[in-house]
Amino acid sequence: MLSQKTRYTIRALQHLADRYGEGLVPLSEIVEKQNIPAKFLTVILSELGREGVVLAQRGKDGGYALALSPVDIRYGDIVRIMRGSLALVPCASRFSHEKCKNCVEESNCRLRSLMLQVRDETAAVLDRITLADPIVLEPAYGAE
Amino acid sequence: MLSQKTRYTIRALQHLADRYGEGLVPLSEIVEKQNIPAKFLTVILSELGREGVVLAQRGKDGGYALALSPVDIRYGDIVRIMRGSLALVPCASRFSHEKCKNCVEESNCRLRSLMLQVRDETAAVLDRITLADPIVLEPAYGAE
DNA sequence: TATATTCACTACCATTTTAGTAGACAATAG
DNA sequence: CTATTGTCTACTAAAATGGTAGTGAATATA
Repeated sequence: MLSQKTRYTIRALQHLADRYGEGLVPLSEIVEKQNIPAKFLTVILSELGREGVVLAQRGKDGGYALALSPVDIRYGDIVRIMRGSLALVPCASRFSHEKCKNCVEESNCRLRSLMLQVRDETAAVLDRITLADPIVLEPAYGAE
Repeated sequence: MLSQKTRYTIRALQHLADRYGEGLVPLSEIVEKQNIPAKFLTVILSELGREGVVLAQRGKDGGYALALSPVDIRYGDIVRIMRGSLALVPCASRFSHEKCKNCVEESNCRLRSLMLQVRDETAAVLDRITLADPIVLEPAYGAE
């Protein structure tokens, strides 16, 4: 599962992408429209600032904006920044590989081989789509 | 990420699948070959017993065996049993849908639409492969 | 320059989840 | 009747999660 923090991050960045080119967006607007706890969002946006994904300006009329064009921010990148990896097990990460603890020899681990496939399919989706891409909305669960 | 418990579960079931048709496999064998803490594995296997995935016999020469043919146990099923869902967010589960907390309206949530795509790709991999299928091993990380 | 506004950063905290362990009990074979 | 092997409930330590508090720093404007 993605953590709540990662979910907030993605929704906040989507919001900033929608406002891209329109100047600075204050925290309060994102908080209201995206239903994210204000203090927590400052933590998130500061972190994204340090990562170079958003830029911020303090003071009156300050706020946030994307530091890159939405077309240059892939969903996969966002997840990697927040979670470290797209993979479901540490040993199946292609960018930040780690040994799983208490596992069998890696070259002999079928779980790993399988999870590499899952990772690659996940990457195929998340690295193909950027914050600039329109996303076709699915109907809500339970809708006719 | 999959929890350590889920990883142990999958490796234990793979082990039992390899021994399918060869009678009962004692806990100690799985513990040794799969490098899983013994007590923890009893917890896991008991749970799988209650789920109807393995059957067990106590006493001398007792042990565990798959309750179903390996061909009838998909990796997706295992993950669903242990984790509840294949999805990366609660609202993107197809079998055990739940609302995400502090989210926007579901019919308007682009994160959800995207994560449904990821879930479906994940399911395409994990529900296609069963414990009976051979898995092509990937070379270990760092191998030439 | 004083003040209100807005973001930055560190530290802290409560709760939940995770990864086990302990220990008593039940079944079975010999 | 005793060794062996699984069952089950309860417990625990450590880590991760989801925040909040509070202080400080930059900026616009009156």
